[in-house]
Amino acid sequence: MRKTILIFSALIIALLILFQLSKYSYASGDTSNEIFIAIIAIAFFIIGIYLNKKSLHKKQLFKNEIDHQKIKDLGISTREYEVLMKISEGLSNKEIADVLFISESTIKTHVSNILVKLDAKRRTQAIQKAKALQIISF
Amino acid sequence: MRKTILIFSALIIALLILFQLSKYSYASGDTSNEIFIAIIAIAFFIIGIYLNKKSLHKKQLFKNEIDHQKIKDLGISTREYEVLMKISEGLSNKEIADVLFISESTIKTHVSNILVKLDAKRRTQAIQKAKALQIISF
DNA sequence: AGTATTTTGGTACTTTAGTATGAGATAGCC
DNA sequence: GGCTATCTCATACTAAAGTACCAAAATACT
Repeated sequence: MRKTILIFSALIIALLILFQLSKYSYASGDTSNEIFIAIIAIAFFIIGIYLNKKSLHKKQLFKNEIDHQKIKDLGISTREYEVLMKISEGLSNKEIADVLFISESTIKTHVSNILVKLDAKRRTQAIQKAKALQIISF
Repeated sequence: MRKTILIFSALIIALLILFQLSKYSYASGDTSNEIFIAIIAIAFFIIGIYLNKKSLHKKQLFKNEIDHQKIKDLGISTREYEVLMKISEGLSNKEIADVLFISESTIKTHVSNILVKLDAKRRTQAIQKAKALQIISF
């Protein structure tokens, strides 16, 4: 936001300077006028592309960001969220138990709780729902 | 963000108009030139934004587009691919059987073949791998 | 028309996933 | 200390998922 204001301010200043220059060149002779117009056109074209790319890039980042608030709202705990991510990576309960150094029984408990909180019947559906809710990234 | 850009654009236009008015008051000379330049600048600015948006949109589509060639390379048949998509939507074998109007046995056969072709041990891993290979979109 | 591939379906079996229930351990909060 | 939430683990069970092997159709290919 602050950056955008700065960029536009600089743009206005540049415009004013160019205006002054055009006045000088117009007084001396009007052969450089077409070149001047071309430069303005190209400059603004590039500025337009640059600004648009920046704004779209930011938008894109926002889209793929995970919604931590929603995780809290759903009552998903830290440990449950860890398990949820492992599920989305395609790991089995046993494998998740191994990487988290806890028993498979505990994983099953976590998975069951996750399924209830996400209103899913299967782990594959949990993956789908978690993605739709922007709780996990992909 | 977009609002800010619009506001500043309007500001620039207002500035240019003021410029013209001030020039009129000084001496009624040739003033249509500056207006012309301003219009060119704004026009190219808008064109720049428009073109950039188009190209980025296409890029985005390409990124999320499914790689049909890779599906063929992996030897995944049409029916198997249909099943794969249903799996990624979180459906069970029985549910997939119902929506495709075939028996659950057939679905199991398809799923087994998919797992072999994707080198996955579970359907969740198949989802993960299919995503990584850009075979399915999300 | 005849071969190749795909699609379909079955049985029998093993493995994994998920449910229900209970309960001990830990940590933060008032 | 007592309360609450989280994390942990277990048993016993049911339900799904997945494997292996087979085989009849429907399609595709040339």
